[in-house]
Amino acid sequence: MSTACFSEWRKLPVSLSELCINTTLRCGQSFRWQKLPDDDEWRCVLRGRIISLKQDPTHLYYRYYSPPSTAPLPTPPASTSPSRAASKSANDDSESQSETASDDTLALIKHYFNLSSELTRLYSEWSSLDPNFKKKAPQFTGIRILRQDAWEALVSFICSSNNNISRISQMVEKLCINYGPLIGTIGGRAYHDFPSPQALTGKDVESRLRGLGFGYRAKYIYNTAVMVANEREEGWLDTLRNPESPAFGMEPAHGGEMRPEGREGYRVAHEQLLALQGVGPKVADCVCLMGLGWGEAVPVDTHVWQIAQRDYKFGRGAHKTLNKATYDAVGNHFRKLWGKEAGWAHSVLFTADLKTFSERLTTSKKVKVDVDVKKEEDGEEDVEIKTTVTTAVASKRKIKEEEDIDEGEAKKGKDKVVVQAAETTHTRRASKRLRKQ
DNA sequence: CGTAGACCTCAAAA
DNA sequence: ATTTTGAGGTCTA
Repeated sequence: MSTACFSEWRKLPVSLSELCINTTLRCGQSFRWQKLPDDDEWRCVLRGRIISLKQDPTHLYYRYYSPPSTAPLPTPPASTSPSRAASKSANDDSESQSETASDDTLALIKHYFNLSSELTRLYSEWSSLDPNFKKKAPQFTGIRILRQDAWEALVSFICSSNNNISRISQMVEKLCINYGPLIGTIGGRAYHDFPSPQALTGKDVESRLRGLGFGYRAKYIYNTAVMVANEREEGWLDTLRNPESPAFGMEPAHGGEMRPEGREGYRVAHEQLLALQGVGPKVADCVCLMGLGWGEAVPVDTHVWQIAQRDYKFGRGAHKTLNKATYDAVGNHFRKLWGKEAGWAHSVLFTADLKTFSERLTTSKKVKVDVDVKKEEDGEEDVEIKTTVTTAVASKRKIKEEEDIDEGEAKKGKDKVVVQAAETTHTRRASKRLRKQ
């Protein structure tokens, strides 16, 4: 019954190397997407609208949910930037309204996934500039930086400090349920949008968040909400955006000249964010990259610091420890190496280092994988990894939400074998990093 | 100015 | 089964 309110699935031609939602939505950028247990459907509330996504090797499929009671076109409930709430003229034709919502949903998805930039071309540029990237990237294609709401990104990454992705997701969920507007209920599950800054300025917010398990971050969130809602102009966060990557519905403009430290607008945004409670350099860079569209922002967390030491010769001499100077040096190094979208490239290597995904790098020598070397037209040797579906699901073992449905790597040249959704049992202890290279 | 400790919680390791 | 560790940092002394 609940599906009666969903639109039909629409499709958009996208290859897995241009976008892999199974990786992009799980690599710690956004903490709100939910994968439905049954099929490979992902669901989230975006700008007041419940969106569902799924993907096959050639297309991204999307549909949106219209709450039965209210008007078909959901009114964006002022999640963050209530200013331009898309003042649609009141029309009575419901069919044209759903058409409008459908077009709008497509525009929303293109905006959210930054689909205007060619990821494949960026990957080959980064590969030509950096042997280490070239080595790691083939197993992690289709990883994009999302264009998230800036306020949501800010709060999410305040939650991320000294924390793990699983709990960050739980905390963000609690924020939405307790303080965000209810958008709809599907199959008994309530879908809320992310709360506005003013929704988190209540006197009891800190204590209540503590009660919900936020720990010391409760105060940061409350203080930051007060600062943004009461001590900044309306729409202040969006004024810090990269003009090339504007908020939904706005026209792009020039973003400034690139330098090793990043463009001027990025430096300004970073500095401004540091004034907020619970926002240090790393969180500020996360917000700049994923919430404000500054592609050169490189958040240096423990993972990236380890990568910098292991693969880029940091950790000695002047940059022995990760202090402020080293933090900047690491970012500058990657900006000089990868260029204006260094943060995008960083995200690929970061994901490769996540425990959830790192199996892909070592699994080739472990089990259940056919590796065959073939010549590509450009004369380079390329290792193709086919993950076979040796799932052995037989027993009663219930794989609880830890299953790892991998996309088959997009094949070119040869016929489109494309192992779709290869299932592996994913013995959790899978594989440690064996070699220090 | 740059550097140790404390800070909440929880699930995975030991 | 119970304790310890560590997880995408930041603030403060």
